[in-house]
Amino acid sequence: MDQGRGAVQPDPRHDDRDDAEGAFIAAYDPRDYDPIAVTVDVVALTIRDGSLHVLLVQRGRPPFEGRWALPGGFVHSVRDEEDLPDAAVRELSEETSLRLSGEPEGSSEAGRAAAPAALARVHLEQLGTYGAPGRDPRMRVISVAYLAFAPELPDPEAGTDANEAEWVPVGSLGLPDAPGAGQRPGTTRRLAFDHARILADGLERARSKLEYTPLATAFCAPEFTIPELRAVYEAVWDEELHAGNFHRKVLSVPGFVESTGATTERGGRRGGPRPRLYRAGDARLLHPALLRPGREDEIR
Amino acid sequence: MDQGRGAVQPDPRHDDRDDAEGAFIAAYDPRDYDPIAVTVDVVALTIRDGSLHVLLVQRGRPPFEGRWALPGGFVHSVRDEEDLPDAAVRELSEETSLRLSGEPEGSSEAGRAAAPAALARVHLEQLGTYGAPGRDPRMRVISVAYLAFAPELPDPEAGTDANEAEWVPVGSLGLPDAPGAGQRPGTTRRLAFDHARILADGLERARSKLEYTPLATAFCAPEFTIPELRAVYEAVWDEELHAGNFHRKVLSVPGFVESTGATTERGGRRGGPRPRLYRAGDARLLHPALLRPGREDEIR
DNA sequence: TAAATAGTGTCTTTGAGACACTATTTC
DNA sequence: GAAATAGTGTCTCAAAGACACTATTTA
Repeated sequence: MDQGRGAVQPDPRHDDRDDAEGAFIAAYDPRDYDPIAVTVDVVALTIRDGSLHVLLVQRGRPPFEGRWALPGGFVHSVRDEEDLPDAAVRELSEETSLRLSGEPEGSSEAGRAAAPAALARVHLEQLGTYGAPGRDPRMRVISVAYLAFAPELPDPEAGTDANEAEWVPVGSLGLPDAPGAGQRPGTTRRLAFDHARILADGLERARSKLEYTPLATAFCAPEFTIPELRAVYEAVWDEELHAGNFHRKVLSVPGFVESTGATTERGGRRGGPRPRLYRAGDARLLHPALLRPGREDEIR
Repeated sequence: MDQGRGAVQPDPRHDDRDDAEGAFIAAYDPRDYDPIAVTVDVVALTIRDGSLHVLLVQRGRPPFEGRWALPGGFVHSVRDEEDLPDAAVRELSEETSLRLSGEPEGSSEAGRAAAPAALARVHLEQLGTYGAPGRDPRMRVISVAYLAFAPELPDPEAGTDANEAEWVPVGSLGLPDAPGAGQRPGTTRRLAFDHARILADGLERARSKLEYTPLATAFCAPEFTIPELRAVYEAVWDEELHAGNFHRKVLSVPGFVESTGATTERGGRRGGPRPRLYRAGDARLLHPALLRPGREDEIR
């Protein structure tokens, strides 16, 4: 352990430390720690046209100029000290025209954080940190990846450092374990850095989270129908679900959804009765969980 | 996104990048990224005397001198570029006398990694990253936390920067949601930095992992009995489990354990037949899972 | 011999999934 | 009217948990 070495910029906001802080300032040696660039990258997912999309930006600068990448960038620490989830929200709005007002609420700092904004209620949680030497050709960069679930949002506009920003169907990316994997690999848009791995990890996290949390509602409007919720599960899991059993199951899980008493104005575009409207309930975990069907093989 | 700025130390190991790498070197501006110190901290868990213990070190330097903390320290990036899991293993062995030879195997970089060494087979996985401004009074420090599951190990010796290193029962720490919470809070050993939060997150992760992965076997010797495995669950969950039902359940999950055909030499110290010996099976997920009993309340 | 424990049998309840069916809406 | 969909009823099978019971070992 060498967190005990050196002192620079003692932070006046820190109010839970021992005294005798001044003593070790003299012992500070900058070579004792290695400065490393820290970035955040965001896997932002949404449902469009019934399939799962991820927000990608086309890089406007080297390295990987012209290649597509996850939105992200360096964490600010000198000019303004920002928290990691704040940096993720900032990058998400900087890179695109998406405005995500409202501050993230986080119980556990490394855990989930939700941004219940006026316009967009986006769920944000930490995905993992990627720091292998060589993952950035320029220098040692450690990237803290965040995962965002968003309801359907407008088309993004490119940010300052990106040529373009776009919602891209994840099935078109030819990822190893992606829901829509298995199509012509020639069409594959190869992502910059190790972003294909980060995206794959984010997708697996999203699929898993839908099993035991009510986060599928984060992909929906504030009021939604059970069939809309089912479409979210089908898009993320890339599985067709039995409408009747899904309906009964959702209503049987305490706190998953609560009824508004209303129905939609119109039935489905190809017929059918008008479905009822629901809001997200107060459950934080689904009990019992909604398990993905047919995973007996992926277990070994 | 500003990962497109600047270039320093282009890494020759990186073989999957665009050409025209030279062009942007001239555009490098060190002020475009903010150097941040990166540390790793390890929540190392083991079972001793039937209860869950965590490895703590007593800090030998300010800040928080004399306080207990998770083992950890700065990631090396200048003198030798090390990967994050390597840094976690190094800190774990540096801080204590524990020798963890063998290199971590990791499928997903941000995911789990196991160190199947000769002496100690330790499971290592990334827990999360903690980077709030002010969490270290000296400077901006971002800590990547790792979670380790170890079988019973010898008492550690203190490392260079620590006064002491010790396996501490987690129940004695008075954590908000710890298994052994609820005892006199005056005895609480307050941890340095935000390590109480990191430890609490690690404990919750461990409890959850035991539900749907076979990682309880990582706390056991290579050959173990079902009652020993049950003791692991009882220690981590702080719940008494029904011996008969647990036994049948473990054997019914495909790939959880496999029989060695042998039994122990002696029965329990207070009587009973000699239990059979098992090895860890080849399952990576438990299906169906072993769910913690009585969690209906923690769901909202 | 008494007490403790390993391991199995059995019953009940819950839940998942297959299937059928009715009612409602759109084209 | 035809087709599609929302929502419910019902049946079967798997699994969790409660409880009982036997066999084996230690003190």
